[in-house]
Amino acid sequence: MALSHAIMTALIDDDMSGYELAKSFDRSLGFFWQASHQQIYQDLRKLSEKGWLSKREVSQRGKPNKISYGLTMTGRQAMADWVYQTSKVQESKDDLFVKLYNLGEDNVAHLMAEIDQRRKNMMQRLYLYEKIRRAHYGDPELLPIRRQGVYLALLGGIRNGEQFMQWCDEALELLAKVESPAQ
Amino acid sequence: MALSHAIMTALIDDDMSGYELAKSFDRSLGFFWQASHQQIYQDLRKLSEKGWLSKREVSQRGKPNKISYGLTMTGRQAMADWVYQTSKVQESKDDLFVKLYNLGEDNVAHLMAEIDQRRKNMMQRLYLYEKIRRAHYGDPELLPIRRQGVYLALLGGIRNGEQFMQWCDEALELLAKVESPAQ
DNA sequence: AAAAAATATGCAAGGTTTTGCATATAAATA
DNA sequence: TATTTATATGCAAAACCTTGCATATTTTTT
Repeated sequence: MALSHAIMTALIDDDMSGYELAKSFDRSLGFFWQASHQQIYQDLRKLSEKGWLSKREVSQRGKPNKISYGLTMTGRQAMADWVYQTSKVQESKDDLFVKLYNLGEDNVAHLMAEIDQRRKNMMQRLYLYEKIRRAHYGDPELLPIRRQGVYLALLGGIRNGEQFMQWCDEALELLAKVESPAQ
Repeated sequence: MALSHAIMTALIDDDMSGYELAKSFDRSLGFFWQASHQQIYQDLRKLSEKGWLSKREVSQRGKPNKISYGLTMTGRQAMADWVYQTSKVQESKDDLFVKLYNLGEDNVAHLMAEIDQRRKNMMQRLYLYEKIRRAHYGDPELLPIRRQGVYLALLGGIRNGEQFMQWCDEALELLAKVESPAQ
């Protein structure tokens, strides 16, 4: 159910087509909820059948026509209700940690490389987060309330990213000793 | 596919039944990969059909018989191969952050309560992590290599938890100002 | 003594997600 | 000019996960 809510959240301010949603999920909200275009298109159909979204075909020049979706009153109400439902505690799922349970002399180099790659990816992500923060969330207390919520999500991403990079460093340090032990 | 690998990882040292696996997933490995008993039983069947696990019925006194599963040579090889496969980057999915995008005057109190609850849950989790750490991972460099991997996963959980609690505090602080603005 | 919890496994149905394919136009690049 | 990239949507099958039910025994609690 939660992808539906992420989609509807993305439509709070602006109507969007499935294609536009899929792209916007690569930025902003997609930092906290990811989905492929197939998932999005399927969900959009279900949500408009349910009456939570309205659709409207938009003619375009030089591009294929698109179908733009927007929240209905029912949809907005459903979102308002959803926020009050206590969501079950988050399960984290990460291959990397399961792989670490399989650490051995043979694969330590590979795991170090994988951690290093994750670190690089996270650094890029953090760079993007900080750019967004500087551009739009300089003084969070002055923002309208909903934007403050978005800011807190962004801050969560930033804090989490910083922590992950620190962990990568600690892990690489320990694994380096494992790989070539100093006598 | 990754649940299979988590299950097989749990079976590296000891054979286990589905029931025992489900319980051990509530501790240790389950911190990084969660699964219900139905999922586990279904996966165990598939994995033994594939030849990655062997099964053996164990008679017990005072309890129903159990079916104990263990890694086959093929299974161990499949795991060794899997560690070398670069896993795709982790997608985070968290309702709470999506909900924050819907922050408003009406639901700020509820969201604060939800964050507070998450903070409490995480504190308990951290307490457990630290207990395990003190009991089994006092001096990580002296551990056998595979245990060092497990330690790093645990450390990841600890660092992540500490960071999350800090974020909760920051979030609650900002939201408190939103709820009752000081003039 | 009765009820609940722990041990132990599983089916069936439904829902969600992934993977692979398919289509079509226009702009940009090689 | 031919290929690739971007725009735009979707079907179908398979894989995976969740929910609800079902069973059976023993130990613990009320």
